[in-house]
Amino acid sequence: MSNRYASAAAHPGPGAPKTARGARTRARVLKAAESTFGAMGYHRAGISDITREAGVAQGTFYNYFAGKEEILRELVRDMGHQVRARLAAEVVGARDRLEAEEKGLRAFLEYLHENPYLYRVLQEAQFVDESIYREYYEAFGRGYLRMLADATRKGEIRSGNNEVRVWALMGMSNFLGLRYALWEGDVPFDDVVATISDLFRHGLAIDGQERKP
Amino acid sequence: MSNRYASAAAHPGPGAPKTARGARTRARVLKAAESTFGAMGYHRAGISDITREAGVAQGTFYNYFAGKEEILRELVRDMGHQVRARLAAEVVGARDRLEAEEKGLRAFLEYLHENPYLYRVLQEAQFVDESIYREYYEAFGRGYLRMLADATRKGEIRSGNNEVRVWALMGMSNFLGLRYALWEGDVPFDDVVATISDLFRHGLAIDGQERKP
DNA sequence: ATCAAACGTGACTGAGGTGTCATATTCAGT
DNA sequence: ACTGAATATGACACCTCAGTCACGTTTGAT
Repeated sequence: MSNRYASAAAHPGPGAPKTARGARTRARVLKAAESTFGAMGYHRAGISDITREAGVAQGTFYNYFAGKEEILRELVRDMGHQVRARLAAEVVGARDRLEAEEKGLRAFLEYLHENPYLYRVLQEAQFVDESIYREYYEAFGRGYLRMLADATRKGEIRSGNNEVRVWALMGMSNFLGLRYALWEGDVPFDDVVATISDLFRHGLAIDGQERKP
Repeated sequence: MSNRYASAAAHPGPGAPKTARGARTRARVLKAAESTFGAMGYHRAGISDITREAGVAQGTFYNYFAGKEEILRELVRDMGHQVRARLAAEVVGARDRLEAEEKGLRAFLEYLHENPYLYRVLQEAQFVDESIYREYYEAFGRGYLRMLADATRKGEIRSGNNEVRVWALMGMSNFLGLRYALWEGDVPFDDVVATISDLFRHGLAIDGQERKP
């Protein structure tokens, strides 16, 4: 597909577009919503900001979306697909789970750096409608969990509560992304990835010490 | 102190209170803001919701705070002190860094479970004024970094980029807290802590394997 | 007891922004 | 070319809410 927003036409709004022109317009509005929400934030952004950015009249907005909240929902879904597809693509060819984690973390940092709006839109969505946000991370987590389970079966990683691990890993990526991909680029992604890779390979402890030696 | 909001009187508003009554009122408004923001969210909450909750008139609000944003700032500062104090207290007596991490994570999960408003207020603050949010995590991170540096010096943990580690650890706690302390209690904190402890002691890899054996 | 400063009140207003609607234009099938 | 459906328009009605203000009440120092 030539336009990453085109698939959105599949989700019915107050009236799903029925002509090519309609689909184009809807896509333009959705794209404008991404940059407007991303730049101004969901609450500061008005519908008129979105439609101005899209180059359409205010009324047009309501031909395709029930309101501000619905377009946000649409956007989060769309962005979720994007990230997952990107990460999945970057991770193929990894020889084991640990290498996949490295590649995945680096890809995530790069993606966030290129698409800084993702973070803002997603995190703000959390307080507009929690279910959008949960849906995103639960979808993400399900895929992640499958991979960890595979790796456990193959003996690539220690056995343990993989669900808890998934949430820990997502949290790590999230904060590292915020700090090093969005806020300040004072540490190269390679260093970040190397540090986390070391954590995965050896833990924090000196040589796997136990509490009671 | 008998009232956890009393210290807030130290921060000057449009007019810092000059009588005991004024200090009490200001504290009541700040407390009401916490529960109102926590329950309704920053944007949905109106000043009138806060003052109603506090049992004062709308005008009273502006005797102590310049506006909605300023009271949020105050609140985040106050809450930051609370958490750090609590975690510091829970962690004393740990025999090494790894034990401290365990105690700290458990304490954080418990704190979040008892004070669910912290999460919401803090995360929403991020999009109202990013500097409030950065200030919180940077303060938190500075303390954390000191402890990791100490632990490195004592030979309790592997050497590595402790700053990156700090952000990774904060991210983990944040997401684990959201998932297991706020959303669903389907996994006991003990299991969460044990899983993360295992990660710190041994990593994810089977027995510290290297990529090229 | 007195008084000036501090505090408390709540109705009001003005800005900002969502969603509507009557009307105009474009599309696509015949 | 013709025509009904789909789409686009933008002015406007309506509402929410932050912040103000003039006036009444309480405090605490002398």
